[in-house]
This record gives sequence, C-alpha cells and structure tokens, in this order.
Amino acid sequence: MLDLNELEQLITFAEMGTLSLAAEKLHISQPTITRTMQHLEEVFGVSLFERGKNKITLNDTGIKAVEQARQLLSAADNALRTVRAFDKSLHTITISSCAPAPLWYVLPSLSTAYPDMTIASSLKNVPAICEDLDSEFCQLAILPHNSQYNHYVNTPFLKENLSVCVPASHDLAKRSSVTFSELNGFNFLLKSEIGFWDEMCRVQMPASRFLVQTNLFEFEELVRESSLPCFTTNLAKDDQNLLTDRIQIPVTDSEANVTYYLVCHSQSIAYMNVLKRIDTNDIV
Amino acid sequence: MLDLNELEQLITFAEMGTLSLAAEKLHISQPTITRTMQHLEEVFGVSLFERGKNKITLNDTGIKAVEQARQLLSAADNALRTVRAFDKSLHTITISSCAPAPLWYVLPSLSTAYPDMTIASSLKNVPAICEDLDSEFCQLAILPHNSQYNHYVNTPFLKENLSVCVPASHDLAKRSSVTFSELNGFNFLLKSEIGFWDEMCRVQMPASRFLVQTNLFEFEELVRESSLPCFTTNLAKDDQNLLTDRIQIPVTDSEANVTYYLVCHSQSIAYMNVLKRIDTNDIV
DNA sequence: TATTATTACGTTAGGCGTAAAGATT
DNA sequence: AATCTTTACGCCTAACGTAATAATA
Repeated sequence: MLDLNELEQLITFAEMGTLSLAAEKLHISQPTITRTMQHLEEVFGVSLFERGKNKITLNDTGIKAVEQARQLLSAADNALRTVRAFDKSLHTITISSCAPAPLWYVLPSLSTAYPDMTIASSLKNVPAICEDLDSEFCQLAILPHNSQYNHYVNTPFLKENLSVCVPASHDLAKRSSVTFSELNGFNFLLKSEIGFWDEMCRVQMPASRFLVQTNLFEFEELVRESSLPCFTTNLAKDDQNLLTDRIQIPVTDSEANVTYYLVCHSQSIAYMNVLKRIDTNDIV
Repeated sequence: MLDLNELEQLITFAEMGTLSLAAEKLHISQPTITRTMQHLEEVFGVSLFERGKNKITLNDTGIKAVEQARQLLSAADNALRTVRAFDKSLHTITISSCAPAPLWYVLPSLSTAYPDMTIASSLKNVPAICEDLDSEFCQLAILPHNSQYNHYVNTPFLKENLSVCVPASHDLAKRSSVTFSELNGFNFLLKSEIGFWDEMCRVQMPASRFLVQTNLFEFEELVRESSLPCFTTNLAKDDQNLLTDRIQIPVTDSEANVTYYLVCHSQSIAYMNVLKRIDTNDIV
C-alpha cells in the first residue's frame, strides 16, 4: 500500500533535484531517502528513476508518479480539512452579519439556547455573507434585505433606523428630519466595525468625508469635544450619555431604515427558531 | 500525516460494525485496531466515535471521516494504476484492429522496428476500437474506414477483397462475380477471430446461417469434406492448398472490398511511420 | 458464559542514523 | 577535495500480539 510519507519524500526529491537536498529539507538522513525511493519502486512495481553511479533522476514514469503523488497528498489534506470542518460545524454556530446591532440580540439568545456550542460571529459585506451561506461556512446570516435565493429560509427580525446627531448649534439642529442628499457634503465622525452602514454612508453621501475612529474612547472624546455630526440609531445604547447634548434627527431615506433578515439553510432552521422577532417598540 | 493503512482499518470497522470483526477480517489483533482508532482521532484532531464500556460506534464526524477515507483510498488505488498503466504504455505498443489480416503486416514491422517493446494486439469491433483510442488504451488502431475524428492521424494502409469459395459442383461455380444479395440465404463455413467480417456477413446476408469453427483443424476438415461455401480474400494464405479444389468468386459489393486505415494519436505517429503502405499488387 | 473494548506488558521487527564505500566532478 | 548515492551495520523505537481487565447482553 502507498505511504503518504514516502510520497512526500518523492515530491520533495522532485522539487530539490537531489536526494541530499531533499533529506536536508525534510530533516532526515540521505540513506533514509534512498531506501524510500527504492521502496516506492517496489510498491509501484515499476522503475521510477534513471540511476548513474553518482546521480539519480526521475524517468518519465517517475514524473508521472510525482504528479499522482501531488494529487494524492492534496486529496489527503483536503480530507483532513473536510473532517475537521465538519466536526467544527457540529460544535459551533457561525453567524455572518452585515451589521453589529442584530448580533446584540442574536448572540445572547443563541448562547443560552445552546450553551455547549461555540458561537462565532463576524461582520462582513453582503456579497461575502452570501458566499458564506453558499459554502456553508456560516449556519446563520443576517442581511439588510430579503435573500434573493429561495432555497434559503428567510425571516424579518429587527428594524434599525438611522438618525444623525448634531450639536444644538449646528445648522441642521432645528430640522425634524433630514435626507442623505441634505447631509451630503458634511463631514462625519464614524465608528469602525459598523458593517454595511460604512459603505452605505459613502454611497449615499459621496461628497462627505468620514473620520473613522477605530478606538471607542477616542470616538467618544471627539463626539464630546467637537461639533462634528455623528450617527446613532434606535438600537444604539448611549451608556455614556454622550448624545444628551446633541439633537437626534431621523434620516428619512428608505436606505436609512433597515429591516434585518435572518437567513439560513433549512438544516439550520433550529437555530433560527430560537430567535424571536424583535419589535422595535419594545426596546427601551 | 494520514496513514492509508489506518484509514483502511477505519473503513473495515465501518463495514463490520465491531472492532473484533474488523480485526478478524484484516487478520490483525483487536488491540491493534483499538489503538489505530485512537490514533486516527489524534491525527484528525477530532472525536470520531461514541464509546460505551463495551461498544464503540461511529459518531457523525466519524461517518464523515469514513466517507473521506473511502475517497482517499480509491484515489490512492487510482494513482497506483495510473502510474503502472503509464509505465506499461512506455514499454508496450497496443494495437486494436478490426480484422486479423492487417496485423499480419503490422506486427512484424513493429517488432523489428521496436525490438525492446512488447507488442499487444487484439481484435475488437469498431466502437470498442474507438473507445480504445479515446481512452488511449491503444496507441495504434486499424479501422475499415476513415476515422471520423480529425484529431486522430489517419492513413490508408491496405486493401482486402472478399471472395466466396465454392466447389466446382456448386450452383454459383460458373459465376465470375457475385453480390451479397445473391449469396444471401446460402449457409457458410466461417472461421472465428475474423474481426468485423463476422458481423458484416450477418448484416449483409441476414437469411444465411454461419457455421463458425473455433478450431482451425476442424474448419479445414469441413472445407475439404463438405460442399459448404466459405470465404477467402486476396490477403489470405492458403498454406494447405485447401482452396485449390474450389472456385474463388469475387464479391463485388463495396462493403466486401475494404481499405484498412491506420489511426493513432499524434503522439504515437512514430509507430505509424514505421508501417509502409502495402500495395495489394505486391502480394504474391 | 460469551462477546467486546480497552489496558498492560513483553517481544520483536523494521526503520532510522552513523559510518563507510564507491564514484563522479 | 567535495559532493552524491548506495551499502553495511547497530541501535532503538514503535508497533504488534498475548494476556489480563472490565463490562455488557
């Protein structure tokens, strides 16, 4: 029977060109490789090398054998990864979300419903989330709209409404509502890790500049100490009472008022059923 | 690294359902299999079994691992066979022919031109020969017509003309030529191993019966001792002067006058170039 | 009691490295 | 001389089987 270790030595020899170099690369002795090559010829039952007194090279069959060996090792690697990934999928719920807010509700529910499971979530843009669904990398997805594909299970879950926050002294402070086109051109403070909101802002307000703050403390400091407008939503928790000094003005564009949908394959529907739809009015 | 031997034990366990039976089937001891299964879990890095005190079964991941193991073992088997087949193809010229006569000229030429090569020939029907070409099972093919596929190299090689042989007393003996439709209904003596001629006779003369003789001696005896018509061609050698007592009448149908074509892949053209086209007039 | 998995243990075969030989540049 | 492959040789690990253990049906 073939031995993957021996095949790896064969491949290394093919790459290095000489048994000595291959031995060096694999941290084994030259005699070991010599013996392995002889043994491989026995196993294959054919001659794989042209031998001179002081040199050894692959013959045509040997080259073919190397090609097969490469395929086989890669197949073996795939097998390992497939099994590990499958096992992981049995013990983890992976969630790909387009925005952070839905996760604040999804993660606690799932971790109490499935205390033995690892729950992994990540923010991605919409195309990447669709890929995650297709490849079954994630069992649960959160998208800002209905999923196009009807072989997924879809359900609306949560609404999020964007407002802009300005100091009382700001030009817009007296408005009871605004639109993106009215906001376009102003510069904004923005947090990082806000999912699809980042790209939406850039699309809807192409004339604006966005000062993205990676560090939360620095963001809060800037909100306090500057008059730059920023954003909030009905879901945001203002623990620091940062925005009490500011005026919150709803953005009326439909793009600014999002319904999040839970999406999953039918085999993962149990996860979804744990998550009750959240009525925005319930949120204090 | 995965060990194909260990994977085979895993598969056997999956088939047998118990470690003891698997051990028995593989002619190894139970402890060996126990250890192998433990080691496989180490290598995969995941749990593959549900263990009771007195029983062990595959869990979901284990079932997945068995599936992967099966694929891998079959890939390994394929790799072995591919390399061996390739090696064989370097040392043998395989010829698939639709009729025996061309081989009488092809085989001697090839074996003198390639004395170190094994030359393997076999008679097959036309579809099987085309498959042999496609799968590269054969390097050289002999077909009774042009090859349809233009990615093969084609060359006319030899002509063979069918005649019917009847005793002088036979109804047809005075004819200078005949057609299949005139022969249809007569019963004939036929040799076996005559390639496509056999099927052609049955197609062209559906009302006839053919007494196929596997044994050459018996065939010759029947030719001598019966008045049943038989066939010969311009290429047949009548070493026994079997047919001197008989009248040979050419069959004029185009199907009875065949041009054999050599067909091969471009990479095997060297073999074909050794074979000079044979002018039927040269044949004594 | 018979069957099954696992652990313990002793033995051995086979694989590895060191050393040496033979050969080439 | 330096480099490379192959053979020879001795060590030592690691894999196997036997025997024992524990548990089940």
